[in-house]
Amino acid sequence: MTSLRPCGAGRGRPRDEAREQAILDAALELLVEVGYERMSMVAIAARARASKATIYRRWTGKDELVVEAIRRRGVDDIGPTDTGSLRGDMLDTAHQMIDHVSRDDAALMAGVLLAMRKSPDLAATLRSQMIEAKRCVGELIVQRAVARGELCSPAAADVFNELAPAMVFSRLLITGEALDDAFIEHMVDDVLLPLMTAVGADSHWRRVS
Amino acid sequence: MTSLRPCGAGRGRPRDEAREQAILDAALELLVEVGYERMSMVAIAARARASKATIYRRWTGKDELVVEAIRRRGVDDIGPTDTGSLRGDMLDTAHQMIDHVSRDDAALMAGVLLAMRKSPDLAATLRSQMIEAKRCVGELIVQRAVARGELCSPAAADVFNELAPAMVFSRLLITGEALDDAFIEHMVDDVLLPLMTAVGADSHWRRVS
DNA sequence: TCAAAACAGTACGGTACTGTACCTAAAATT
DNA sequence: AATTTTAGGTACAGTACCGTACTGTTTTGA
Repeated sequence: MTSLRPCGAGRGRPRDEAREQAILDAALELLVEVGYERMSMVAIAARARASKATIYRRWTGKDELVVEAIRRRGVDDIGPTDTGSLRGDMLDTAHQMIDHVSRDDAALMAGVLLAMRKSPDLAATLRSQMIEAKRCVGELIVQRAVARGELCSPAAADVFNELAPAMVFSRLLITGEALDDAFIEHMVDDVLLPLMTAVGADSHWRRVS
Repeated sequence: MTSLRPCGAGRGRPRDEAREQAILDAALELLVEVGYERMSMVAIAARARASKATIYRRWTGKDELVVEAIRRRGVDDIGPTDTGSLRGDMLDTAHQMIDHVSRDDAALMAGVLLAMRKSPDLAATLRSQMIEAKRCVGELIVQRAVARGELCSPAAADVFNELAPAMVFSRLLITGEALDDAFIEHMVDDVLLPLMTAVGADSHWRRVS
């Protein structure tokens, strides 16, 4: 998918992999800083100390470049530390989510949300990177809690995976409220824990997942 | 705030209020369709059947025009019908929220989310229009439920006002999942009702509100 | 040694938008 | 009637960007 490699067996000077990475890095930085629309190819080239020709030799345009930049960004691996309790694990995970999300993803999301509405390719890549890749986190936390003997609703992992990102993104993108400790405790104690440790009323969780 | 009115007492031809409204309408339509960045003044003028001069006579630039367009858009008044039960009221309200939100607000949000990060003026206007204006809805629903004798946590209104928009926007903007009946029932039965009818664990709700 | 490809740099035409400046017509006040 | 301001329409310079096409220069394989 790195695209546009000529079929030739490698006659002349080979492509410099470092240039490719520099361009992708520059694209990602600019995407975060100014957003998809305002990001220009000249700016990417300048930041990567590359020429436009070097960019267009690899990708056909901005869309393709951005998709690959996001795709290769690598998943933000959140490794929730085992704190000894479900509540502690969730507080820790929430902290990690927020630390990571505020650094990059918020601006990135805002920058490409509009582009997502036009380019399904970009939307799919971004969603897979940011959402699905994080689904394992909820499962891990719940698994530990069950092993510990803490009471957990069978849909507890789904509760976490659906509500935690929703609440964080809502604050971050929409209301603009602070993502401080008070919010994290509020989220964990008033929303997540009550739902995850409840026994009944989880009829739809499996269906909707 | 309609701006730029000349101080003169009304000597020559008066401004046509209808032109102003046409321009604001056109701006809002285009904002929804193509987003803030891609929306051009020429396009606004063309759609409003106005000349650019007529626009620049009233507003200094795109920013000011968009802020006023959103400000004057009027609040989307959701009037939750009294269905006889808290659950029914919430299902109905959620339906109304989604009907209204998918028509305009999602694209509008996506269109201006990035601009919000640059223009605090725009951000404040938009937030006040879309979020704070809807806060009375939760209060009304809970008020009715209490009057009916249905058990409600003291923070029930806050639960509704925080979680319902967060879950809807998350689906709409981030995950892109369907906002169908299954989702609404899931939200009401698995999240909102359990939290709103619970008795304890609402320590933070008042603080954070 | 020589051809081939990649490289940074740059120039180019084409396109699109911005904000201003005009034009003529229309609508109001004095 | 004369004046003033709005109105739609259009032309204009200035700017920015895109994607291509050219410079030499460098790095490889044949």
